[in-house]
Amino acid sequence: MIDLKYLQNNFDEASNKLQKKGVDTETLENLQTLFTQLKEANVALESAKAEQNSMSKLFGQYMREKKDTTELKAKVDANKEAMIPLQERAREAEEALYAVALAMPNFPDDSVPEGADEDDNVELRKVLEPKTFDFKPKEHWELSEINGWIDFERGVKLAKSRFSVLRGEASRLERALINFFLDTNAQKGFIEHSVPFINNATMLQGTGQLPKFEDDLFKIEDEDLYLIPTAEVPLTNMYNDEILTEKELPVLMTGYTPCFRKEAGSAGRDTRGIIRQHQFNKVEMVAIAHPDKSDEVFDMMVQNASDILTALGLPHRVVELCGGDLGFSAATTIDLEVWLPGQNQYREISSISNTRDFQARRAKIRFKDGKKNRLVHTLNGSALAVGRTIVAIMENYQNEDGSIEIPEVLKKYM
RNA sequence: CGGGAGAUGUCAGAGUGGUCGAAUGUGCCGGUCUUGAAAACCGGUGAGGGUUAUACCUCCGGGGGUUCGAAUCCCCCUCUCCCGGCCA
Repeated sequence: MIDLKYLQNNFDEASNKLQKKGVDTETLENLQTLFTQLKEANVALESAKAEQNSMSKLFGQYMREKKDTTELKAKVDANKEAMIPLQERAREAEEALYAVALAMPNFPDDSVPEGADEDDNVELRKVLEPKTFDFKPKEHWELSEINGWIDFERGVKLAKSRFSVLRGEASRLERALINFFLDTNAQKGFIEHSVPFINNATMLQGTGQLPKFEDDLFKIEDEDLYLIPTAEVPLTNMYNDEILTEKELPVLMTGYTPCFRKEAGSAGRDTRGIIRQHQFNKVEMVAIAHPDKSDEVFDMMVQNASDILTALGLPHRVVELCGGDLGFSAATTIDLEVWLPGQNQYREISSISNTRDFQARRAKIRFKDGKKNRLVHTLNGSALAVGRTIVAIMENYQNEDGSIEIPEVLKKYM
């Protein structure tokens, strides 16, 4: 959630920032009004409560002194009656405010480039040259057919469309990649975690998936539980409603989980192959950082993900997202896009974001800064998406006959 | 899933209708003493909102109720522990 006090005191500045994310001034003015209304409603209610409390105290005193309470009782009853509409008003004001505030995206950093969509993203650098093939490289689903790696039909039979089954070497490759990623992250100081794949609504709200993106989630029937769309949710919320000590920071976590997404709204996109599935595996990095040091942590995370791709010999580029392409919770995001020779294009394989204090405010994650509590910064990033790495290895390591080499660093894992 | 017990501050643990945001111990921070440390002694020490700062409001697992007044009484839920069932 954005800082409503900041919005109130620096409205024009805040409005300019959010324009990058496509939020119009009117919506923000509404939010500001709702905030003011809540404060007014609370002031009225609280002073009525204060009066009620002091009269109740007096009541106790009268009882002890055996004084007559009839008159006081009448006053206190009247005040109680008068409080009912004030309570109602405050409750409504709060509800109205949070309905809007929780749906408001994070402020992008000032450094984020202007732009409407992914075409306006800025390429920062390329790492490794794509190798040239002396034959026409195939797409991964063609290679899958030759090698019997991915069973699309039976995945659909078992669940529904956009589910698949990995078989034999492909499944072993997946397992090897997960281990390779976790080990590499651990070497950089990320502590491995094995977390629940189902989280409750409070946690999903903490990281920003709820209430706005409920349609993208698989919900457990009759329970307050959802399949996680990313390990960012359980890992970040490890510290939900907690106060850390300064010396605990930064907390660096990594974990492997499957991720479940309804992919609502992406009908017709990437229907072929395993680029976009309802269930996919991912190894995630999450950092809980001191607000003054989150930029360093961010750079380290980007570098780590890039190094993993380099170690696998996968050409990729580093891209800074423009305002219009930034996710809901992110203040700044860098994507790593891996080269896919079969598709002849770069495709996202990792996305690393600094959400600043946006998630921390929602999830109430703070640390002791001297005497005061201060919101931490939370960061997350893939290192890496497993399914897409398999695709990248298939396409980059293919031979003319359709056979696939295994990258050197993975051999000890297989 | 069935039976029993419980949920209070860092932790342990009092508190069963008002003077309780909460005894006491412990931990932590600061001080005195000491060459230094320990011990002893003194002081401080939960969170959120609000205020220039005070006032003031809220929080004793969560939600609702009774009452002028609830940590304390009533109802529902969640969680934890013990016993049994089932089970990787």
